[in-house]
Amino acid sequence: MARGRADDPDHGVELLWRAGGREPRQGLSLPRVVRAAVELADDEGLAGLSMRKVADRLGFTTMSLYRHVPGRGQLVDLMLDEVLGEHPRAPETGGWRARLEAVARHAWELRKRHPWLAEVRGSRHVPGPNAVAHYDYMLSTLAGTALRPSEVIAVVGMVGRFVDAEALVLVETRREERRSGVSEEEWWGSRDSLFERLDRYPMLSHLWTAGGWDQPEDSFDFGLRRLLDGIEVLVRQRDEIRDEICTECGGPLEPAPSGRPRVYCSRACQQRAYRKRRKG
Amino acid sequence: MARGRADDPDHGVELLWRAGGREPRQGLSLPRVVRAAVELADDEGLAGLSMRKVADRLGFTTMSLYRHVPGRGQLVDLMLDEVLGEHPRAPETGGWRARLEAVARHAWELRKRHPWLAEVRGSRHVPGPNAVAHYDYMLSTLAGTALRPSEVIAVVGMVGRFVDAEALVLVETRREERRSGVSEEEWWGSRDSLFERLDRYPMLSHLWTAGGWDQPEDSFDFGLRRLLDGIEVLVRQRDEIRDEICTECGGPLEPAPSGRPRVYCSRACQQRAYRKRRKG
DNA sequence: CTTTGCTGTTTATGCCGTACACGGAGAAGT
DNA sequence: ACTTCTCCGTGTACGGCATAAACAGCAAAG
Repeated sequence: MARGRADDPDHGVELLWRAGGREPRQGLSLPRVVRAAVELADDEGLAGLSMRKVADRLGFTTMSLYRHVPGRGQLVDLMLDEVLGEHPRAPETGGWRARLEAVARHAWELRKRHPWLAEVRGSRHVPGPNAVAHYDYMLSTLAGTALRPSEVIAVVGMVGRFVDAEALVLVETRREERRSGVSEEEWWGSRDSLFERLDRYPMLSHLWTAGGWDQPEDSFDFGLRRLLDGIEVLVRQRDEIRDEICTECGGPLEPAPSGRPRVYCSRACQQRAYRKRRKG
Repeated sequence: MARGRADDPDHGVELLWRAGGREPRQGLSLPRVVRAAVELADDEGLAGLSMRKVADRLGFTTMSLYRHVPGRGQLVDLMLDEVLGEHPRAPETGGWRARLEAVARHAWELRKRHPWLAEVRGSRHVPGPNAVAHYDYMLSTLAGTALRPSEVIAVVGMVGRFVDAEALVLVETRREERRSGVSEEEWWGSRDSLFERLDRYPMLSHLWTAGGWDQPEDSFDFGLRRLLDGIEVLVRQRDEIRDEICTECGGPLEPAPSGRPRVYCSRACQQRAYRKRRKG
């Protein structure tokens, strides 16, 4: 009976997670197909990634690939995990902000090296070992904060989507510049018939004459700073709340109006903590 | 000689900006093609938008469309401007934050109505009147702040990319759910062969047992709040700087160590301002 | 010596965008 | 009235895509 492998995600899990098998001296093999596909996508983008061209690069026929990979979709999953292995491990030192920023910048570098990464779409990509390790590491940057679990997840997701969104506009402008031979600036500069009509828009005209487009902000740096600032607001907020919690019972604690800050919410908790200290 | 209209952006400008022409009683017309294309993309997504299917919807042959639209790319430009006309005008009242939030939420609603909006790629889409009006309005929400022109532009770009990124994951999960008939939750829940391997990842396991995935944050609400918080940090910072600028000459002004805050950087500026006041 | 399983190939189907040549109808020029 | 031109819709064709299905060569296992 037909295995229906192309529609079976569990087969994808197996391909992704099986330890690196033996590579035959000659002929095709899964790692070779994946590496060729990564090279091709690096050159031509995800849209330029076709089974034909991967096969051509390897010197085999198109259909030969299907002996090793269930289909194009799963091939992309495998490529993802392949390049995610390049992610450098950021240092464990520094506060959450420095570490989160470092991991975002690493992700940014990776997407410059493999522009197609940001073009991958879909919500059901089976993660491989490298993807999971990287995700776990991103989550761990926020381990020291008082953020709630769901908030840690949301923050990491948000940072990831930010990097992808920025990378996407970068890769698109680059590709169009390469394809057409005309730089973005030149192209928009040639749209006289468009600019003629923009005088009637007040804020646009104002910012234009004020030189807002002459020296634009670096989109990634600017955005990353705002993003981290926004996250920091939340982290500080949660830290304050943590400080307003009884060290012993975790219950609410009303802050002392002045002087030495309270740590216990009641004499009872204070006593319980004392007994624990003496015992252990 | 060939007109090469498909490659001529200026022809696109003309199509987008020309006032609504007469609609023939029968037969094709540009607005009819665009409307049919929007409907189709609403139903099937941008990937499902093909010239053949648009033509079928209208009861004409595929090639008939090319008499009115240069090609698929320009058709998408026209569709963009068509639906951007639906953008409601947020109220002019309230601070920059309320207005920017309102416009972001409107954009979010629009992307729920037309999910393909977030799927549009490319850096060289000629904007039509509706697109420009909307962009101008977004920029104007920050008019009251002390942000520099380039910062206003960067902030608006960032918010736009945020909304698109969030919309993109939403539309992708929805589409896969519809296509496969399996909900996202079910699908991931069935990946036992994957979850088996995730025990070795400390932060992942910790957040899992802590219930971080049981009640996830609303991705859009959470992200929008962080984003606005981050922008607010910058706005406050700039407002402080504005207060440290001479009202008369705009030059730097060292703040008074105590008492009534200075407004002029020197006696000379104070006197110039006085003379201006007296004159009229 | 046959059977089985793995690997690579060939052929074919059904999508896609769009270039190109054509046909008919109405307007404009003579 | 007759030609010419322009606009609009059609039919055919090309090259690209993913992949289903049948087939061929070879090696190990029975």
